[in-house]
Amino acid sequence: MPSSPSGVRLPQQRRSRESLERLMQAGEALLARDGYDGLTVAEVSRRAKVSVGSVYGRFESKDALVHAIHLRMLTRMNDQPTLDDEPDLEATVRAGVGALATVMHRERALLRAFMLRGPVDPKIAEPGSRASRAAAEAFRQRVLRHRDEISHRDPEVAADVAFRTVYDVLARQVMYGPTFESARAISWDELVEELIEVCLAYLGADREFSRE
Amino acid sequence: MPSSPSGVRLPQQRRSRESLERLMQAGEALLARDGYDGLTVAEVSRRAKVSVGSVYGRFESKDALVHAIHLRMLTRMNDQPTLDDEPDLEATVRAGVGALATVMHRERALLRAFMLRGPVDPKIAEPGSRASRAAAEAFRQRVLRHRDEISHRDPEVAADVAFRTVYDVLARQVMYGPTFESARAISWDELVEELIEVCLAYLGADREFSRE
Amino acid sequence: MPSSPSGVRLPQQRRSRESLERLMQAGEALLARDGYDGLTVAEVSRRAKVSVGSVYGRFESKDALVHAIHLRMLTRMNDQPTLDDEPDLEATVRAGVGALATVMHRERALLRAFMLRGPVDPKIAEPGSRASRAAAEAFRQRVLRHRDEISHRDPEVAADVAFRTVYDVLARQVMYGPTFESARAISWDELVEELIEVCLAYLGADREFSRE
Amino acid sequence: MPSSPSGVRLPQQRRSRESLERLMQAGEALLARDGYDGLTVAEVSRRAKVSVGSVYGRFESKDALVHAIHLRMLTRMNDQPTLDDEPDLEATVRAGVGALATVMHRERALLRAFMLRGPVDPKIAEPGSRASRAAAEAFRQRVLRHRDEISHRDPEVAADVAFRTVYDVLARQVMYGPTFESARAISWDELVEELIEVCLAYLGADREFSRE
DNA sequence: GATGAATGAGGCTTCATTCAT
DNA sequence: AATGAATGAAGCCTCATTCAT
Repeated sequence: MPSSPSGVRLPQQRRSRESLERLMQAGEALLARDGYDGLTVAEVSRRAKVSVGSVYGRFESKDALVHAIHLRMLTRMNDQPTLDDEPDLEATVRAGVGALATVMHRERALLRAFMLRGPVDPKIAEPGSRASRAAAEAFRQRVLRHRDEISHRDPEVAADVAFRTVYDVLARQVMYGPTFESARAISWDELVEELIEVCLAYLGADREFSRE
Repeated sequence: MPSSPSGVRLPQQRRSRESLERLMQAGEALLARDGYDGLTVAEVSRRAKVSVGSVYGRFESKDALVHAIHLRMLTRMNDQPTLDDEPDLEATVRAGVGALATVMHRERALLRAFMLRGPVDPKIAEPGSRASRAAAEAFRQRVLRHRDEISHRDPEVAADVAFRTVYDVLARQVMYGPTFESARAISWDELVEELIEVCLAYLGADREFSRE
Repeated sequence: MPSSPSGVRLPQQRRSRESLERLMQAGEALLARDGYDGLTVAEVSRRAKVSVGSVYGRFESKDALVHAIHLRMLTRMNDQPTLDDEPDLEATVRAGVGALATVMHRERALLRAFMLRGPVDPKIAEPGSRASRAAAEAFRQRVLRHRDEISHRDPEVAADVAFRTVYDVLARQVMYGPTFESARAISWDELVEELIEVCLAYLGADREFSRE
Repeated sequence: MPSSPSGVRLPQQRRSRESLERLMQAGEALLARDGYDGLTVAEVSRRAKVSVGSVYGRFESKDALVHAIHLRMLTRMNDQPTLDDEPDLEATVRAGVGALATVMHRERALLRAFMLRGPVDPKIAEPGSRASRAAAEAFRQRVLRHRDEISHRDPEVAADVAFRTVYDVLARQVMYGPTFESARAISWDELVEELIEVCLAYLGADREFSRE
């Protein structure tokens, strides 16, 4: 009866793996549509066509299921080819922001549920934070390879704030949609483009030529 | 029994007004400390020394109470002297960001609860959004008065994105604290300062002199 | 909202007191008939004609209800006139054993449930033990007033063992009935009479005359 | 599938016998430590390294397993050399009480679980009672061989009550430990000695010489 | 036969809302 | 109007037993 510290019991047999998969799918669907409170064990069990008891055969608790879905999402989000080294700051920022945006957009429905749950459940907040910090660190390092293009007084701070800015704006979009804080509609892609602009301007790249 | 569309029944007597005030205070305290799920009608009634029945005499439902508290917070946040016209873009941005930051910081505990609730409850999201949009519009207008200092290709877009950036980063801090997305600690004031920097750089102010 | 450390919320109003009484009665009936496991909150609520929620309005938990019933039973058992001083050892033993037997017999149905629950629930065991120890001490003191009639080498030990013997045999009868350990039927009264005999003989009273 | 009325399916193969043995051991350990409610089929199966399905291959139900363990314990308790005839009443009582005490003390952990279960489950109570009655009868017969030493008005009753007394006091110790009904600590051996004393005094042996 | 995943009835508890006083 | 007791739907979880492999 293998029981990992994460509260998930790993299945041995094919049928098991399939119903485990159905459970996680059903859980994801409910989380994406109705958020944490919308995921009830009874409803997951119904949708996955798996008895309540079986849910508890797989997961120690409702929260263990939620955490498992969370970790799987984080894994998916991390599961992308490492970026090549980029020739200059602009390319670096463009690649970094683009990658982050793509991933967050893809997972936006689930991400939303977890971002709302994080402040209540440390078991959600912690790995989420860790993943984000790792991304922040990676971004910082790549950006600082072009330190000579940065005119900000403190490049370390600038790289950090630049990442936060991008992350926070995208996260906010994910949670509240595009017209919450401002009535002016802005598409996801457009926003991403502007965030790149924001970063570059802030970091201090000399890009007069690209303006008009 | 008079019942406004907002779900609040307006009190006539002094005693009534006082107990309504106590209810809102108690509700605020609970929301600030424990979030939406931590506010139970029983606990509010206990703290406010008002019977459960009377809570329902004042408010149609638990949510009506929460909405009333929300509106009051929004009112408080809006209740600040209109900014004078500022001489240049930097002063404008500085004043705008500063004002927003001050207000959000002051109300951070409550704000957090409502920001987490908004995505679930449209009755929270809508007035919150409206207030934010008003702030966005005000910021835009003030900034665009110095349109000549803006080098961004599309000043309208730039002003909007600048506002979003500031708002979203601050909102995220309020919700998750300073070290969620990046391990590097950054103080609120420092962050505000950098956000001003971000805006100015992005809008395109020619501020080479202030850098080194 | 008064909540005593015992987990009972004391009622203020008449209707409340009545339904609290119905709850305890229903609980007693279930405990007496079906033991601890037979008392379910749903069934108590049904019998007492009180909603499930109301049960929890009175008692913190199912166990708090059980503990309240227990304490009430202990109180009832203790609620008897203090014995007068008796002229000799025989009268003392007779009075003490008789009183204990009467009370245990009266409460036998409930007592049985609690005796079976004690080893599992310290909150039952502790007050039960305390009550029994008090009875033991009282018996000991009364008996030792006639120390000169005791021929046992150590009267303190003898008084203690005498009490245990009476208590344990009666308790066993209460729990298992009269024909568990021996097939020979023996009535409660007969048994009590013999227990008195046992005590007197063991303590060492010189009672040859009463034999044949 | 052969199924005896006792609910046990007798194993044919060696491997089967071994796993059945492991089941009973595991069950005993759980009963001894956690009582009836602490024995879950899942836990027994885990400890015995036998699948849940196989448990049901051997036993009709959880209770059938418990009953089998019970019967085995009773067998073990009975599995002692018949006592020789003793020369006098004192020796007889001493031998009888001693033997009973030894056996009960040896099995005290399991005995406790079954004694708590008996009042709920007749399938436990009945064989337990039968065993006890047999012991009572044996004790009675041996004691009555020394009827001339008994001064009690009715030796049959006296022998019966003496046995009950010993059995009940020891049983109570097994179930609740030495300090439940009286705060005065008394060791098992000391208690046994006193019980012998109690019996002899009650039966009426003329033992003045042994007192002081 | 053996395995262990699957089943689902049944237990406890919470809390927004209603209602008798 | 005010009080707070009463209501009951709904949620989580356990575990004896069954069943597909």
